[in-house]
Amino acid sequence: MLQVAYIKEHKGHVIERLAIRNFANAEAIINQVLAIDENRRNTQTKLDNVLAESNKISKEIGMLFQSGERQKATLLKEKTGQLKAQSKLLSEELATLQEELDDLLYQIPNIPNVLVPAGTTEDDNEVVFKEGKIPTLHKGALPHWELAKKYDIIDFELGNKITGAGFPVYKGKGAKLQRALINYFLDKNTAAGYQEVQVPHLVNEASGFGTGQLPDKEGQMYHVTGDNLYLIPTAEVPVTNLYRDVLLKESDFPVLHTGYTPCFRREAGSYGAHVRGLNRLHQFDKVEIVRIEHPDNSYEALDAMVGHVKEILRELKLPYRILRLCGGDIGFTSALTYDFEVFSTAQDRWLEISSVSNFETFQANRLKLRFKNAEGKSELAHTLNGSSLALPRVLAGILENYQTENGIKIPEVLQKYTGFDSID
RNA sequence: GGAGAAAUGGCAGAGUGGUCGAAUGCACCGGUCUUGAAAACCGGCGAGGGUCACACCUCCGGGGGUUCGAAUCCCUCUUUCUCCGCCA
Repeated sequence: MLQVAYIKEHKGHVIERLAIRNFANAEAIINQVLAIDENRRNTQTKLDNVLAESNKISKEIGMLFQSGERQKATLLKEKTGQLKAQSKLLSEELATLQEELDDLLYQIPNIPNVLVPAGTTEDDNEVVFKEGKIPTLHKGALPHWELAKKYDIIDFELGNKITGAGFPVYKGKGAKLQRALINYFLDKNTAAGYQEVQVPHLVNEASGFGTGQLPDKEGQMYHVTGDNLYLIPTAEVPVTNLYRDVLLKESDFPVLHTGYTPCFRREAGSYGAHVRGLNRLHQFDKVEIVRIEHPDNSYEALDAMVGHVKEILRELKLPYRILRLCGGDIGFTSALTYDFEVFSTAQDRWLEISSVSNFETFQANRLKLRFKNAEGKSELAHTLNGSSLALPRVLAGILENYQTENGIKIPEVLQKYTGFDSID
């Protein structure tokens, strides 16, 4: 959520930048925000004055009672009725205005960073980096869902029986390989200074609100109605919310966390080859990195996160590329996002395996995540997060790129985690 | 799940209807003293709104109510603790 004060001071810039996102009616909404905010402040001032007056009278009554002048006090009491009615009216008005203001602010996405390219679809994303050799596969190489069946390491049918489509069952070396990846990722992240955390997989409304999934995107989350909780779509939600309503000291920066969680996504509406196998699931595992940074350092931090994910993919020897998401594809809450895609050789397409973003103060504003700056004033911190990494597609990438006629090789860095060097 | 107790500033902890945004201690920041440090002493020290700055307003777990006036009384929700039950 953007700050009204910021919108007020940088109105032109905000409208101009939001155009990059093809955000309709930006100017109209911004004007409306500013108008309501002014109204809100005026109403607040009026209310404050009424309250000040009645506070004053109350104190006088108190003093009169203490000095035994009961009659005078009773007289004064009568004066307060009108003030009460006024303050009730004004505070109702204020609450309505605040609600209207919030409703508008929830609709406004984050302001894209200057690096964000214009564009409308994923085709307009900018490829900023590419690395790794795309292997030449043997004749008759298979897509991962066929390999999964051939070597009996992932069972999609069983998952259908137990739950439904999009909930695979990993078996034997498939399960081991996945666990190995989780441990490897966590170890890499920990070595890079990210403190490991284990967090709840169900969150309350306030948490969903803090990171921006609520109020508008509840459709992407599974809702446990009996207890009004949501299954997390990503570890970002519980991990970032660890810092909801927190006032940090400058010396607390940087805050670095990593966590492994399953992720649950409803993702209605997709079908076909693009959702085959592990390409898109309702439940998948992911290791996440989260940072909370001083505003001056957040872009440096973003680069560091990108560098970190690069290193992991390099070690896994997977061909990948990095995209800078365009205005039409970048997430609602993000100011700048880099997507990592691994090349799925057997499917001949790129699969998104990581998304690294700087949210600047957009989440912090909702989270009330602040720090005391050098002048001793409270200032919103910057939040960032990234996947390092999303498991299923990394798994798909490994299965497909490492397949041979005699089986699937295990990337060297993983062998000490799996305890085997091939699946056959 | 049942019964009882509790929730106050970074922490501990007073405050049960009136100049209480809140005593006191610790922590923290600044100063005096000291070669330096510690100790001692002096001063400062919650958050949000509002203002050029003041004033002023709001906040004592959340929400609602009683009252001229609520940290204090009432209702409700949440959380924590103790006892019982159940359980990995």
